This record gives sequence, structure tokens and C-alpha cells, in this order.
Amino acid sequence: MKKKTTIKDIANVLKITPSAVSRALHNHPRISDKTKAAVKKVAKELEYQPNQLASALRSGKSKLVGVIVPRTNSHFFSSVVENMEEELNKKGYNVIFTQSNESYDKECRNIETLLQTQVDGIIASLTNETVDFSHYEKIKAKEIPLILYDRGDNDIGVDYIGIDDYKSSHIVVDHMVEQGCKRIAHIAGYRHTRIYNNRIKGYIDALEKHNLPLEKELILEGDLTVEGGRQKMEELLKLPQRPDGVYAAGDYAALGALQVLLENNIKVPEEIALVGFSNEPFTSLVTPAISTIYQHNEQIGKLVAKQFLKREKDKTWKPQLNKIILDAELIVRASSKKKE
Amino acid sequence: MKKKTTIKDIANVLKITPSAVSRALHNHPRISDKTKAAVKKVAKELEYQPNQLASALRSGKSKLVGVIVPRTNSHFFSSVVENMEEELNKKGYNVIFTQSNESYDKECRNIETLLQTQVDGIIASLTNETVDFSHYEKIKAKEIPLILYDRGDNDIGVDYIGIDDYKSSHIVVDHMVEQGCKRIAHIAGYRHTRIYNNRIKGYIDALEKHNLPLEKELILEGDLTVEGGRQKMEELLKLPQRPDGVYAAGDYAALGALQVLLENNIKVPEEIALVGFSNEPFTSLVTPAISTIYQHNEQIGKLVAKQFLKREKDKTWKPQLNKIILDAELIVRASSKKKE
DNA sequence: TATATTTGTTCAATCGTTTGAGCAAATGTA
DNA sequence: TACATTTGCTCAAACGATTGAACAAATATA
Repeated sequence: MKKKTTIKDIANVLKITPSAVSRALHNHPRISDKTKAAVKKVAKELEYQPNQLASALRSGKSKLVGVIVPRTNSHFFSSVVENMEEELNKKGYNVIFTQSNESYDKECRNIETLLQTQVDGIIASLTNETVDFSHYEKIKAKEIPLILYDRGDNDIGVDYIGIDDYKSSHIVVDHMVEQGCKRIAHIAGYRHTRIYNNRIKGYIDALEKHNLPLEKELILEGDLTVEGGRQKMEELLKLPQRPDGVYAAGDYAALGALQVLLENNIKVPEEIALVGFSNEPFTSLVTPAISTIYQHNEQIGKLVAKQFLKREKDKTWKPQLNKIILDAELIVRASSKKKE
Repeated sequence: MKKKTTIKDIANVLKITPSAVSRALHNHPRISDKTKAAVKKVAKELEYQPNQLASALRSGKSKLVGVIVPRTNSHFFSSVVENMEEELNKKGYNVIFTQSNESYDKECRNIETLLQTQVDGIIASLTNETVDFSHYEKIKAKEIPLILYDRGDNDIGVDYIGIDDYKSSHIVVDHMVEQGCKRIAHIAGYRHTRIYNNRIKGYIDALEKHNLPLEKELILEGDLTVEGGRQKMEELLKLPQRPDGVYAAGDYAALGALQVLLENNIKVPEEIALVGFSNEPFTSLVTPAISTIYQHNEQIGKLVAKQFLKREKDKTWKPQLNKIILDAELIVRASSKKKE
């Protein structure tokens, strides 16, 4: 039943006041080096652990950052979060982490609870459902930093870190053309989600750049699940003239497509080349390994954390749209290597 | 620059004291229904949000639970955490979540920071490295609930929730024998990790149960990575007499084994059946889909949360070893279906 | 009617730390 | 020597909520 030691205990031992102890521990210039040393020694002896709650209450800073993640069972998000945490921990912040599970309601509730917990800032990526952004205004009203990543680039008018989806499609198409593809199909996500729309636009413009004709029946919008990928691939195989390359806007869809191709004894990449998107771990594990777009997960995590720390420091900053867009990177694997 | 409303503000509006407001909000029996209603009305009007920090400081309860996860980029852990969070949120707890990244040092630091944040309890799964448990004694000393899951069953003498690894091996071997396997190899994890040791013991005893001879060269210990699985599988293929079934103690190793089998044009499951462990998502995605052990991720998450809530409620509880062991479930897929 | 009990509230201390103001002693400046 | 500045600390009031004790008013009991 041993009590936690407080600054008061340290003060008693040294016959000074708690205020002096507090200042000593924070290296206040008006405390003598002698006292500082003595305080720190006693603090160590008594195993003093500052009570963050008390300090948070008094100073108004909880040293907690709230993070909202759409899902954790995606490699992209979990590695983003991992790096964010690391960076923030270094600066003495802890991360409270919540999942929205792609549900708008849950996202709203997450914001509620995070604000209630008096977090010093919020880092979020929107759910696919989110089209109304009023709940984010609450955060802005509290005047704490709000940083978005991956989803929600233009929506709320704050800092945003993500990759360039439009350009990513260019990179993919450039690569496939370079490998000899002449008719590239696109298994796309739904247009109403901005990132998928950008990928579609990038795909279209890249075709034009390479003087390839745009064929409507080669763009197939759908949900990017394994099953979705299978269906779209089957449709593509039924076309009078088959494509010689397939660019899927998601890895799961790419996997579904690959399964169908292999089941039909179509050689990948010789007959049809395949590229996915996101660098989910399994892409390197299947045979043939799937080429895909790597979104710099780690770097996004770190950049988000740094942006938060920057905003947190500068009290005068007023929220405004500020995008940091990273170039994605193509990882070329067997599924798209027609040439050696 | 609008200030947050406090109970004091509500008190001023109604010309009563903050204590009355506090009690009204908590439905204290000695506050009249009239006052309660009035307080709640004003609270709503002023958009009152209780300051958790203040309440935590005074009451000594932060309503935060610290969770330590070895890694998040594993499907098992992320779904465990997801369900844990949901269950705890329901009861008004927030989750502070930290990763140890399988590093002992990081684990120690995680505990430090969690304790510093004054969490009401800690939920943890040990890293593979952890063999010294003294840092966990600190948690026990603080007399806050400590619940372990998946890793660390007997080590610390507290509540533990996990699956029965020994029995899981029996289930796997039973199934393979039933499918007609006569010589089952085991690509095992290192014995010094308890769960892997239990899987090995289960494998051995199950063979005996089925009157199958135990052949030393069919047990191959190693790290259960894709590459590790590949190597072990290659060793197995070099044996004078090949096994007709392979039970890998991890899905990644199973995948590596599968790759080698397919590269050698060995028919799976006809010539060699294959079973993995953990139900990582990719096991259902590869061809043939890999049979594996499902660890009831969701249920473990929920049970851990419930156990925490139970301990949190009962102040008189003294930590003692208390294991909840779930039976794992075999998911039979193509890779082990020799019979129809 | 006098006393006991219940009801509804106020009072004041407290959780542990931070922080502006205050003040004496030490040091610097003229 | 006299005054200004700096140094090193103390004092006391916060931060916002909770809680045991106190107390007046209302109600019940004898």
C-alpha cells in the first residue's frame, strides 16, 4: 500500500517548497544548480513519477494525441500508425488510438471521446462514408491541431499528408507501356471516392499521353475486394479482344484477378500483365508476386507526427489547407515483368 | 476564443454551488429531481463537456486502459485490439495503445509511459524476447488490474486469456490423419517460446495417440517466416522418404512451404497436405487456400476487456494466476482436403 | 408540541502540479 | 556607500471536479 511520491514529498525531504521542486525538475533558470541536482537525486531515490493528470489539468496540456484510423487490419494503416506513434513518443506525447471501422457514426463518437479526454490534437483519416464534415468543426473550434492523412485532402481545410493518386496511375501506366502493353484495363474503385476518382483520371490521361485509345469497356468500377476483382477479370476475359495488361486500383482486387487468370491458364505476365495498389503484404507472397504501388506508409506516419508537433508549437497558426503530397513508388514484381 | 464551460458556469446560471451541479450530473439521490432536470438542461445548452482530467485527478480514476501489442501488422493482434476497444468503450473507458514491436526494451518503456499516464489498468501480450518479468511487478505494485493475452500465460501470475496450443496440435493432427496422412512433418517454432513448445508437445502426443511413429527428422524448429518455411520445406523434400503432410506452426511458414511445393510440382494436398496456424488473411487468398487454425481473435479481445472490467470493479481482488483457455478451431481449406 | 429523521443543499478541503507575484539575500554598478 | 539588478527561493492561487461533513428546512414520529 505504498503511496506514490509527489513533489511535496521531495520538498519535505529537502526542506524546500513544492514550487521549487517543480521548477528544479523543469530546469527553471532561477533555480540554483545545487538545488536542481539535489532535487533530481531525491526524485530518483524516491522513484518519483510525475502525475501527468495533475500537470495536464494545471497546464491545459494532456500530452495526448488522438488518432482516428478507419481500420487497423490493413497493413497500410497499421504501419502508418506505428511510425506516427514512434515519432510522437519521442517528443513525450502518448497516442490514444481509436478505430472508426469505416463507419461515420463511429467516427463522430470517436471525436467526442477524444475531445472529452482532452487530447492536445487529433490526427485522422476519414471513413469512406464520410461526406458531412461538421463534426470536424468541433475540433477546429477547440483550437487544437487537426491533421488529416490519406483520406480527406481538401475537405476540411487543414493540414493533409497523402500520396498523389493521379500521378500514381501515370507511373503504373508508364511502366506497363514500357513493358509492351498496348491495351491496359483498369479495375477501378467507385468514382465517388476521391482517391479512386483520381486514379481513374490519372489512368485516362496517361493513356492519352502514350497515344493509346481510351476504351470505355476497359474501365470497370466496383468495390475492390477479392471477389470484386474476380468478377471484373472474368468480364474482361469475355471481351472479344482481351487486354494485355490489368491495372487494379487495389491489391485485393488484383489478387482476385490473378486467381481468375491462373484458373484460365493465362500466363502472367506474358499474356496479361498485372499491377495492384497499396503493397499489401500478400502481394509479395503469392505466385507470381504482384507488382504494386507503395504508398510510403512509414514516411506518411512520420510526416503526420511532425506536422502535428509543428502546429502544436506555433500557437499563432490558424488552420488552413496545406497539403503535403508524396510521390508513390512502383514496386515491380513478376506479375508485370514482360521484359527482362 | 470561447472558454469551455465548467460545472461552475452551470452553477452560476442556476445560482447553486458546483457541488450540487456535480451531484446532479451523477444522479446523486440527495439532489431533487427538479434541480437535476434544471442542471442537465443548462448543461446541454452550454454544451458542457466534463473535464476528464480534473475528475481523474480527484477521483484517482483516469478511465484509460493501456494496451501493449507486440505488433499491429498482424491480423490476429489487430482484430483482438479492435474488439477489446469496442468492449471497453461501451463502459466508458478509452484505450491508450502502444506497440512493443517485439522488443523487450520498448516493452519496458511502454509500461513506463502507460503508468505515467495514470492508466486504470494494463492489458498486455509479451514480446517474444521477454524472459525477465520484473517490469510487470511495477504494475502489480500499483495495484491496478493487469491482464495478459496470447503470450505470457504462466509467467506473471495474473489473469490470462489465450487458446490451447497443445490441443490445437491435436486437432490438426487428428484432421490430417483422418484425411489419410501417415507421415506428418512439423515445421515448428523455437521451443523456448512456450506456445511453440506446446504445439510441439501436442504434435508429438497426437502422433502417439494415433499410433504413428515419431520421427525426429520430421520436426524442424526455426523462425516461422516465409523464408524459414521455404528452407524447412526444402529440407523435408530432401529426405529419403518424403512426408505426406506438413503441419506448420505459423501461416507465413506454411506459405513458404507451399511455394516450394508448387515450384517442385508437388500436388497439394494430393501428394502432401498442408496446414498452417493463425488464420492470417492471405491463407484464404492463395491457391490452394491453406487450412489453418483460427484463434478466435474477436472473442479473445472481448474476453480480455471483460476480465479487466471485472477486476476493476472488485477492489478486493488480489492478483493471482487465472487462465481462460479457449479451444481453437480448425478451418479446413483446399490445402489439406485429400478426401472429398 | 417537542424531538427525530429525512431531504436538499452548501462549505471547504482535496487530488498533484504549475505559475505569477513577491521578497530577501547576493551581486553588480556608479 | 547607496542604489539597481540579479539570483534563488517562497507564497498562494489556480486548473475543474469530487466528496465528507455540516446545516437549515421540510417532514415524520411520538
